[in-house]
Amino acid sequence: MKEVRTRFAPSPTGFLHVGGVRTALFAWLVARQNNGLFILRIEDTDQAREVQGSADHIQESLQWLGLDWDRGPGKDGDCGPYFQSQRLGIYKEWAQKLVDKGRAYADPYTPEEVQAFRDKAIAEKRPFLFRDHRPENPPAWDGTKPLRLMSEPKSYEWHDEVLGDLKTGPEVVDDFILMKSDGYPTYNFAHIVDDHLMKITHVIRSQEFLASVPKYLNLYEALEIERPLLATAPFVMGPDGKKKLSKRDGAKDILDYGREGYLPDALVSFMATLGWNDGSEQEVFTRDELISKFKLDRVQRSGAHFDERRLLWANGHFIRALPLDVLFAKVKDFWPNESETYDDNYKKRTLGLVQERMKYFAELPDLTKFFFKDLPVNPSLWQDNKQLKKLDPTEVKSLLETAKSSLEQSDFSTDNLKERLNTLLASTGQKPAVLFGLIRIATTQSPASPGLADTLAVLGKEVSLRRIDNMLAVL
RNA sequence: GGCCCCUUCGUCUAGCGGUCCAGGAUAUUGGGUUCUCAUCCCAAAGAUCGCGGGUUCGAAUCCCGCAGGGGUCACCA
Repeated sequence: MKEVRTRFAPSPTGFLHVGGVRTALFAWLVARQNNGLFILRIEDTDQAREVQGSADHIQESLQWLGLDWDRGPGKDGDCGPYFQSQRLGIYKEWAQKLVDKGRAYADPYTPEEVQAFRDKAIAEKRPFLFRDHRPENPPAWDGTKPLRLMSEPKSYEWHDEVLGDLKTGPEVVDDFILMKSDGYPTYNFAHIVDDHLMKITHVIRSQEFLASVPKYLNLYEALEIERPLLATAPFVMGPDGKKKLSKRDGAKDILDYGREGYLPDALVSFMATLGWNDGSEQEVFTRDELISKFKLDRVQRSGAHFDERRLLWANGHFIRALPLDVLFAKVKDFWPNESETYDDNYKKRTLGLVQERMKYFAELPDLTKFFFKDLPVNPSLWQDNKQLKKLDPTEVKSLLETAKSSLEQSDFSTDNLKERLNTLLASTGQKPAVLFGLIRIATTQSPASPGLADTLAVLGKEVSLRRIDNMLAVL
């Protein structure tokens, strides 16, 4: 059987966002599940739009997600180089083949003249076709004029791995530009040549290219090369709009998710299920599950809105599933500054308490800050508390003093603390909401914390009692 | 405007002629887990399956129209 090869072919015009990365993920999954090759090719044929550093940025993004490539920058092999700007000779050679066969010709018009043709077509509400203006005696192609395909308009029927059987009439096949006047190929030409030379078996790309497929089919024939399987991924759409996700309306750099403490596995599972499912009720997938279960023909045909709340849920799910030691290693850059003086064991204990509360790592400082420093006493915490505001200040004070004297006798093990808190509940006759709420506020100066006994056990006797005293001082 | 793609709860989706007066997840709301937040569990609410015709004993599912949305018609990818 033929070796499966897929590719991701971004142009280095900026960062990668969820929309683009999902297409890469689909291609990567197809390669991995077939023990094939995943190739990264940088399509830098537009010098004007190229953004410095973005090729590196794109590679970093894929690496962070764990979408490793077998051929591409830094991974030589049988079909490099992998920057199109380093393959100009190849395109020229293939272009010349078409010229020699009479299947390509130099475009003699100025851009202004072509634009005039186009304007006329638009004014007449017709689609613009360059082949209506094919010159009778085109000049020889010397590389300074655009080179166009001499198309052979005809109807096409083809199969798309996602969309099924498709067909169009000859009206969409046109003499598109193969080589620009700056000597660079167009995407339309370069990707066909490269996919062929790199032996790509599955071309997986997003919807905006669908309308161009008949042109590509025409070019495959002109070049006399076999066409690969074609698959069209639907758009990932913005959260509210009807348009595809774009940098303009706030799509985030995929690396920002890393910076905020999202897990690559969560992103991968989430992106895969944005437009794909295995037909079961499974909502979350490991990487290996995706590799074995992913099928192009189960990819959704319609676009899917990108809802970050669902990603948030998925990320929390993956965080909770992590063994504590693994999670601990992953959050090492997210601790609050005050934690520096604390040892790993202490940090690990606090992490264990907030693990199920954390949706992404950037929340860690907020969730844990009171474990590392005394927060200023904040009267509004008990004055505005639903339960505690019913008590008058002297009651609050005496209740806290009672609690303190009991806790003073505790060894601050979780078990002992639980026992004492229960005893206090009975002896004071207070509801847990009142008593526990008060002790929580005194010891954390925060409206919310992990379970009280657990929290006190981690804080320890000295810190807990000190904080209670701090609060008593202002009551 | 031509051509092409799409259309099930707010969102992601299951569904491929009967078991669907449409299932799951998320989000929302309520309840439970001795307290808060979270987790977990339970429950509620939420889709006249874009609309109209057909075919059929029976249609979200098949056929035909229509509408709406999107893409494309670049020396951008």
